[in-house]
Amino acid sequence: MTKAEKTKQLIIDKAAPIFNSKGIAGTSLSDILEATKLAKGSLYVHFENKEAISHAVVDHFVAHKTKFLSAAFSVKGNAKKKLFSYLDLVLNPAKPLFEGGCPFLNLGMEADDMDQVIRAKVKKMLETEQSFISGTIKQGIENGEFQADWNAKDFATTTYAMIEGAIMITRVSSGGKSMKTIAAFLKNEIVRHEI
Amino acid sequence: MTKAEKTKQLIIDKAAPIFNSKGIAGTSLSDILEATKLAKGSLYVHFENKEAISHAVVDHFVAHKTKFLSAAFSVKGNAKKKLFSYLDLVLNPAKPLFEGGCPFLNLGMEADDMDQVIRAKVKKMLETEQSFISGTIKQGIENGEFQADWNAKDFATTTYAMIEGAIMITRVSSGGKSMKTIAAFLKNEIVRHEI
DNA sequence: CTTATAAATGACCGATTGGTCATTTAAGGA
DNA sequence: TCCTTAAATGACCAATCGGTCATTTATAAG
Repeated sequence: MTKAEKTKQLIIDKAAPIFNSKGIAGTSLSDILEATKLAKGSLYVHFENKEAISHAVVDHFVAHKTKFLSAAFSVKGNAKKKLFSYLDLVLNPAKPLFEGGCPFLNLGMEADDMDQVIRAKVKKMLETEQSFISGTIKQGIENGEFQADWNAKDFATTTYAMIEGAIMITRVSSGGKSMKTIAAFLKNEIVRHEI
Repeated sequence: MTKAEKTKQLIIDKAAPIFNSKGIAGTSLSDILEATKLAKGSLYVHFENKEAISHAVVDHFVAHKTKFLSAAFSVKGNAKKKLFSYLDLVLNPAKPLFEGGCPFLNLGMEADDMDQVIRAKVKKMLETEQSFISGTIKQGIENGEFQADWNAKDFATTTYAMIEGAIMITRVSSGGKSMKTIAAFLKNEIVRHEI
C-alpha cells in the first residue's frame, strides 16, 4: 500500500462516519480536515471534490456491508440458520453495524432527490441484500426445508423493508424494543414456512 | 387571519417541500426566499432563525399527517375496512402523501444525531400513527372481528416499520412494485387474523 | 382620514463554504 | 545517496452562508 493509497483510505475511513451522522450537506470539508488532521490541499490530491469523497464513502459502506452479509450467510448450517444469523446481525440493537445508523437509509434518503450516483449505488446495495435473502430461501426450498409455495422474492422485499423500518424507529425512539419485536416477527415468519 | 399569520403560513407552506426534498442542512435561506418571493428580513419578522422555521415545518407535517390518518381511520365500516383504508393511503405509489417522500423518514433520519427537538417530534408522530393502528386492532378484537390473541401493539410496530421501509425502497428504486408487495403482505396479515 | 403600530425591505455584516495553487516536504526507485 | 516524482501544505479566493437593522411601506383600529 503506497503512501497515496494509505492517505486516500484514511480520508475515506475518517469521513465515512461523519457523512453518516451529519449527512452529506451537513458535513463540511473542515469536519473532514479536523478528523484526518490533514491540510485542505491534501484532500484535493486524492479527490476531485467533496462529491467525489462522498461517493467513495458510499462505496466504502457498500464494501463493508457486503462483507458483513457474506459472513452472516456463510455460517454452517441450513437455510433457516443462515437467515437467523442474518437477522441477528442486522437487528441487534446492542451492536449497530455502522456508527450513525444504516448509511443506506441515511444517505439514500438524502440523496434520492439530490445525487443520482449515490441513489444508484444504494439501489444496487439494496438489491444485493435482498438477493442474499431470497437466494437463501430458494436454497431452503430446494433442500425441502421450506414450503415450495413460499415466494422468496416477496419475502426478501418485506424483510428488507421491515429491517430498514426497524432501524428508523430505533434511531428515533431508541431503546431497541421495536427491533426485538421485528426480529421475533421475522423469525416466526421463517419458522411458519418450515415443512 | 391577519397579514402576519398569512405570511408566516406562506413561509411554512413554501419551505416545507424544500426541507423535505433537500434536507435541513441542504436548504438555504435563499432557497426559501426564492420560493416565497420575500426579502430576507421578512423571515426574521416571523421566525427567530432557520432552525425555528424547520421546527415549524415539522409541526406542519405532523398536522397534515394526523389529518390524513384521522380521515383514513374514520371511514365507515369495521376494523378491517379502516386498516385497509389506511394501507391504501400510505402505500399508494401513485399518490405519495408528501412531495419528496415521507418527511418523518427524511427529517427524522437527518435529525436523529443533529436536532433533538425534531427527533422528539418525529418520535411522537410515529407513536401516534402506531396508536391508530393498534387501537383499531383492539377495537376489532373487542368486536369479535379479529382473533383475541393477536398482539395489537406488535402488529402496529411491524406494520409501521414495513411502511417506512417500503417508502425507502420506493424512493431509491422507484417503480412502486415493492410498495404493492408490502401492501398485499400486510392486507394478508390482517385477513389471516380474522375470525 | 389620521396615526400608531407592525410588516416588509435589502444593503450590509462576519463567518464559513468549497476549491485553487505556488511552494515545501517526503517518498522511493536507480 | 541522489534525484525525480508525487504528496502535503496553508495562504488565498470568490461565493455563499445565516443573520442584523435602519428605513420604508402597509395595515388596521379609532
